[in-house]
Amino acid sequence: MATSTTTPDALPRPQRADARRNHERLLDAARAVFGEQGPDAPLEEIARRAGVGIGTLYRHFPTRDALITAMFFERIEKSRVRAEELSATASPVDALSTWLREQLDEAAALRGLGATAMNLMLCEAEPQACAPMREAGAALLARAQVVGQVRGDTDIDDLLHLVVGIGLATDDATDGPALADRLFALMLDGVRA
Amino acid sequence: MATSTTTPDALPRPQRADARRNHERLLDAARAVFGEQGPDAPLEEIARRAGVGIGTLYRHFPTRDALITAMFFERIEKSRVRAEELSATASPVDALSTWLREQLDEAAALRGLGATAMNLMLCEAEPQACAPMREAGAALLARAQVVGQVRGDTDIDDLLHLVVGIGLATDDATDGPALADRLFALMLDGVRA
DNA sequence: ACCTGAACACCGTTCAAGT
DNA sequence: ACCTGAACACCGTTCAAGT
Repeated sequence: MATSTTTPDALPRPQRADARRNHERLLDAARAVFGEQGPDAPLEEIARRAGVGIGTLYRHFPTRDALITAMFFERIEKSRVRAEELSATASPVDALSTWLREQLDEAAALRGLGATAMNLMLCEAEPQACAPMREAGAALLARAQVVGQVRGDTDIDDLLHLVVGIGLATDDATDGPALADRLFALMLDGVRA
Repeated sequence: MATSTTTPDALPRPQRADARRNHERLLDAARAVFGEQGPDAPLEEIARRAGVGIGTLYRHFPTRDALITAMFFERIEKSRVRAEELSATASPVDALSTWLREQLDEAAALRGLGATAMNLMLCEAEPQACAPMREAGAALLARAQVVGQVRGDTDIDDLLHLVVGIGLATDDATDGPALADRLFALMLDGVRA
């Protein structure tokens, strides 16, 4: 919508060119290392892989959560755009269920990032940063409610919590994906008007 | 049912009296410390509070998870007994939904124990130890399905996963309990025939 | 058979010195 | 303004010595 910065940022953007480059490198390294070793991976390993000193990592991201939060920001914009796409191309209830289903898959992909990432998805820790995604989802839900296909006494927070809950609970199940499918179907049955 | 040992035990029971006493003391201390400080509490603090050396803690419980698992064993027996009570005193669908609701509350209480405890509740890590609870729940579900009040294409694993998922996702929500209530109601709607 | 705690290793975090 | 890495602190884990 706006022509200004599209990425909300909790931390101030670095000023100097080398600092900005380090910022990016740290995020890339974090993605790689968290992906390989899980959310408790040594921060030193991330700094090493980014080719900077550990002190630099701390300067850019004062906590482990700050680093994970920053990684999450891109996802938000992607989700918002996707919701608008679906809104234009699919029926109200299909758009909503497809979008929710994709959020479930995203949650599974964030698996490695643990509780912090899940909380971000639920818009609790960083409400203003996460707002675009939340509002895009709320619009899809409202559309489905207006045509009477989804019950009116449910809000987008309910649905996102259920989606994240399904993602968390089926995470390390023996047959996680199939189980997640069944639970998601159950959820949709409960939500339909 | 059986008159033999009622507590399934992954570790061999200690032989000597002092060792058994230490075993109990460690469990008591673990409950206290985990309750106060969360699942990442220093194991040394638990040993200290139990009045034993850190080496003794490791001898009894070789991993943090082993300690949490042992704490969980009591809960299993409680859940089984409760299911039998409800089976005798409530209508099929009431018994099932009350039991599930209580499992949700238990999950919230296990909050402090993190992912390990949740997995135990889902009977994945220690299937044979968790079986009594699982089977008791399955019996309640079957009863409700026989009278046609709950859809037949759902099993107890689905329901326990949803319950745990709701517990996890509403854990640190601003208004966790109220949100959990709504999600639980949504789940029941999806499950009813 | 069981207990103890010192010893070692690893990682998080800070901060003085540098560019 | 930003970077570096040595230094410190904390905690997990093992194991030789003890009862």
